[in-house]
Amino acid sequence: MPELPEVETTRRGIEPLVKGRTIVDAVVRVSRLRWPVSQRLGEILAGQTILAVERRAKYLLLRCRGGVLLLHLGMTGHLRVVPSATPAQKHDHIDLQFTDGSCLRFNDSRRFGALLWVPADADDHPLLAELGPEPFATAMDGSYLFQRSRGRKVAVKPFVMDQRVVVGVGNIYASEALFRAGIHPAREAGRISLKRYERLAAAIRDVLGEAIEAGGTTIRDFQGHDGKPGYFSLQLKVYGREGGPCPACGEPVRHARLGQRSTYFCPRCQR
DNA sequence: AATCGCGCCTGACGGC
DNA sequence: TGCCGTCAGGCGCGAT
Repeated sequence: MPELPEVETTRRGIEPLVKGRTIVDAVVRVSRLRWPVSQRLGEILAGQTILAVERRAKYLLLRCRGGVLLLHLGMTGHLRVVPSATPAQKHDHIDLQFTDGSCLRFNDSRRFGALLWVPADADDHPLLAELGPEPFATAMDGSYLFQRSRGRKVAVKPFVMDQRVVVGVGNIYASEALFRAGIHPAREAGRISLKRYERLAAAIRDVLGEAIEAGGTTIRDFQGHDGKPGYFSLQLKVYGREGGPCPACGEPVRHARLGQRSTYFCPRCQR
C-alpha cells in the first residue's frame, strides 16, 4: 500500500528510465480510475518530453514542457517500464509509449489510483494546493505540529494522517511513528505537549527515512518498478503485530479501530 | 469549522 | 471443495 516511502521508491526507480523520453502515444485499456482517463490521452500527450520526475506528498509528477502529468498509486498501483510490445497483464490499465519503443505501464488492481494531465504548472492544482509540508522539510518540526494541533479534538493518529497537516504519513507509518514517540494513538491532538510533538516529528522523519532506505513496505500489494517488494515490513515494530511482544517492554501489542482504521500500539509504552 | 462515515475496488482469507 | 462475508485502505465528498 503505497505511502510516501513507496512512492519515493517508485520515483527513484523510474526516473532514470523515463527522464528525457518523449511520449509518442498512450494506450488506455481501462479508463475508470479514481477519475476517468481520456481515451484520447495519446493525442493529448504526444510530443511531450518528460523533463523531470518529482514527488509531492504521495503524488508523482512527470513534468513536461506543456504541463505536468499527475500520478497517484492509490492502494495498489505500481509502475513499470517495459518494451511497448510486452503483452499486457491483468490490471495493466495505461501505457505511456515513448519514441524509443519503451513504455511506462500503470497497473492498479483496485483502481484507487489516478492519472491526471494538468496543462500548466501543477503547483496550484486543487489536489496539491491544500497539502501540508513534506515530512523532511525543516518547517515540519515539533513546534509546527504543536501549533497546528492546538484546539483540535481529533485523535493524534488521524491528525498526523491528515495530508493538510503533514503529507505522506499513511496508516502503517502513523502507527509506527506514534510507537516510537511513545504517544497513544487515541490521545487528543490538542492535548499533547510541545516536547512530545518534538519526539513525534523526529519519529515521523526517522520512520519514513528508514522505510525509503529499505525500498518501502510491502504488506500484501506493493511492488517497486522492478516488481520487487519493499523490505521495511521486516522492521515494523507494531503494525500487523497484534498479540506479539512489544519490542521495548514485551507487553502484547494491541489492535484497535480508530476512525475506521486498523491501529496497532503498545498499551504500556504509549500514553 | 471540524469531524464523521461512506463509497470506490479487487483479492486474500477465514468460516462453514 | 466452494461459496460467501469480511477486511484491507487513500482519498474525496456529503452529512452532521
